[in-house]
Amino acid sequence: MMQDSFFSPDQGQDQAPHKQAKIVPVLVPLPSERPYSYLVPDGMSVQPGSVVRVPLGPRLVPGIVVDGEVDKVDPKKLKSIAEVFDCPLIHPDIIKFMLWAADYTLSPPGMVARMILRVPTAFDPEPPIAGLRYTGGEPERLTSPRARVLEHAGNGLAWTRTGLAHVAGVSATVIDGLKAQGLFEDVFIPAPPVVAPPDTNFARASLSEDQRDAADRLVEAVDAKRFSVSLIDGVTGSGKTEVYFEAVARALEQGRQVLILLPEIALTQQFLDRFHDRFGSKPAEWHSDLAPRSRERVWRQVAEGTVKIVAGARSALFLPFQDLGLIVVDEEHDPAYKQEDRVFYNARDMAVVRGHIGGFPVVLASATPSIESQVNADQGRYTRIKLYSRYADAALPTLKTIDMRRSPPPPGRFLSPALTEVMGKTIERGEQALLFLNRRGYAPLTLCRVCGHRFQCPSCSSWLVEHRFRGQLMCHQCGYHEPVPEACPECGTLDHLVACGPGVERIAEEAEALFPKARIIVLSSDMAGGVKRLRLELEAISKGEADIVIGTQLVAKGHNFPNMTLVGVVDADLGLANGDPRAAERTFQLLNQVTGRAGRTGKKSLGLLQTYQPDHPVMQAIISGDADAFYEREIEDRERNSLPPFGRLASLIISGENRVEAENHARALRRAAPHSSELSVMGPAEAPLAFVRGRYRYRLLIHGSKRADIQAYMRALLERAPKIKGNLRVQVDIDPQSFL
DNA sequence: AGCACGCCGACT
DNA sequence: GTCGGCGTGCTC
Repeated sequence: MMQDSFFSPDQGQDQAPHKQAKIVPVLVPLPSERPYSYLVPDGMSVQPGSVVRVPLGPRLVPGIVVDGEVDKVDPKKLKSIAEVFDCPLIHPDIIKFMLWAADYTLSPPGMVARMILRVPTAFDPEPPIAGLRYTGGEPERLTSPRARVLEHAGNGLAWTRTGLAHVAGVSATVIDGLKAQGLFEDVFIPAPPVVAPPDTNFARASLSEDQRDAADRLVEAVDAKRFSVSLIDGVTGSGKTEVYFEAVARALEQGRQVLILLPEIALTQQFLDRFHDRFGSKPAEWHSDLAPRSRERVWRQVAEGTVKIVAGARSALFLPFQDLGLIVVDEEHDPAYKQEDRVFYNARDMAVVRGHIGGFPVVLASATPSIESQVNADQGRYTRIKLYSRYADAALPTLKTIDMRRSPPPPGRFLSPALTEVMGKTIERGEQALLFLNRRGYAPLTLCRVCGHRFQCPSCSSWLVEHRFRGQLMCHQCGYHEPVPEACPECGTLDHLVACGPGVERIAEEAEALFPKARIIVLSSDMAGGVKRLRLELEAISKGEADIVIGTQLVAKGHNFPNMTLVGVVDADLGLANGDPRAAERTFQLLNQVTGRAGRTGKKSLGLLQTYQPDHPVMQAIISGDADAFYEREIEDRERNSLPPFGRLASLIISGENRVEAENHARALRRAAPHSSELSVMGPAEAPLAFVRGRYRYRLLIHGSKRADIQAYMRALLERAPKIKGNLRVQVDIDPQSFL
């Protein structure tokens, strides 16, 4: 009984003239494998889940009190907890989840705790606002400003001084005068909720039969109040959102909290509007772009249980819910659910685990499910719910390939006449066309016509991409850039540099030449003005303020353009050629999503794919609308090659300050790798080099069949090569279901 | 992950 | 002579 770490102040019946000092384990935001031990001062009461402030080195940091044994630490080192925050306890399920996630991702638990605690000042209650309330009585002289004040405040509700002055159209001194006469009293207005509570009956959706069945099954899952995973698989526009909203409504009716996960870019005004249309209020938002103030309030109110519904990016998974009853993962196949820094995790898989720990249902939704989820559904671990028809007036666009060998663009151009002809007609009708090309900049390769010199990045050897708008040659791997030179650095010839291949800027140039009167918008992630500007541009397009939109993959997600009746994919083959085992799957998902941007209004719409391989299974699956054969093939392929979810378990991400250092680390890692017939580590030469957050890194693959093997292997590796420890991360790349 | 301590180059 | 670069090492 004593060894368990539930500590509270002595309740009198405690014996002890010299009672033992209480020590508790506290997880602090630090990459340590174990919690640190802290003294609990007299009179302080903490228990597992308490959020505390503790001294750590020279600073004070937040921490979470956890369960379990404390380490034996040199008593001289022990410090006392500085403060217990006036904050609800972190739910035991979340602590369990945190420890599970740390173990699964092979990250220090403190780093997972850090993700939960990454809200600097939300741990104390939001201070109430000073306000005034009318207490009755008449002013000495009822002037017209005074009358106007009483008109507003007469009902006895609390007002802020400035707020009341503003609505009454008087200066604040008028209110001071009335207060001096004793007509107002000071009150404290509690901090307002960050969002209004949802009304599950606000606008019950009218669903098709198909949708009704699907919704009923999800509602059943919610009613069962136990863990389950449902995979809703339905074509773009089949109304998946309306269907899972019914499950959301039921969980809310049960009084429980709900989390809807979305890929960051899909968290648009449009999603929030749809939610509002159904529930009469907005969900609380959670994403990296959130203002710090709102962030704190959302965190706090989620912890208090007052916020019932959160729509958030992957990090919302680590919010301190009190009574979570449902998670929906929309666009579950989206690679943006993978976090690839600090703690490496896939939010979709973690959501499944969170549901398992919390004993509640998880809903995965996608028009193009991941192979992993398909296999889980095939094998009966997930329930598959299929939506076949497109909803209401939304018709699927007609999809066709343009065979670039038979209908080639003019020399030096990239748009086939077969595409530009339709573009012209579309614009003439006053409708919008979208050109999709997943390549930023003007041209992916620049070379000298005279000597053949190719511009290459000095630090990572990938081609430099010309950005004509900025006048720079840029490396998309590492961020290196230089001005576009006038002369070839190799042979010195002037004005003979030639751009090879298209990027969105070059396509925009071509479209401008073809349609000089059209209003053209280029959208790519490197656009000046950042996410805010991007959101504004997307809104503008929805309102019809552009004729032609040219964009990289960020146009594929989340946003619906009601007047978009043509989608042209400039290079549908792009992405099929690289060595990524998921290339076909990704291309299929991306093309599906981008062509789905057309035809949301019932107008006749068209998707055209420029390709040199019209017979490729991906193209066939897209234009026939029949994905089953494609999935079957991909699943067989995965199984044959022992790829996830059948085989390969993990990638090691090894990094360094520069390319040479990253390479050295990778080699050291390989040397240290224990011999094992079950497992092998790829060498740096076979691995792609990437530049992320200021560091170069290789992704090395470990092949194997059992997770326990991987873990033992990793531990052995780290013991043998302690020097590389800080540069090594593991991405576990398999569905968690088999480990639950 | 922070942050301090600590030891070598260009400046008020 | 100091300010400041970031290398190393520690935090209950």
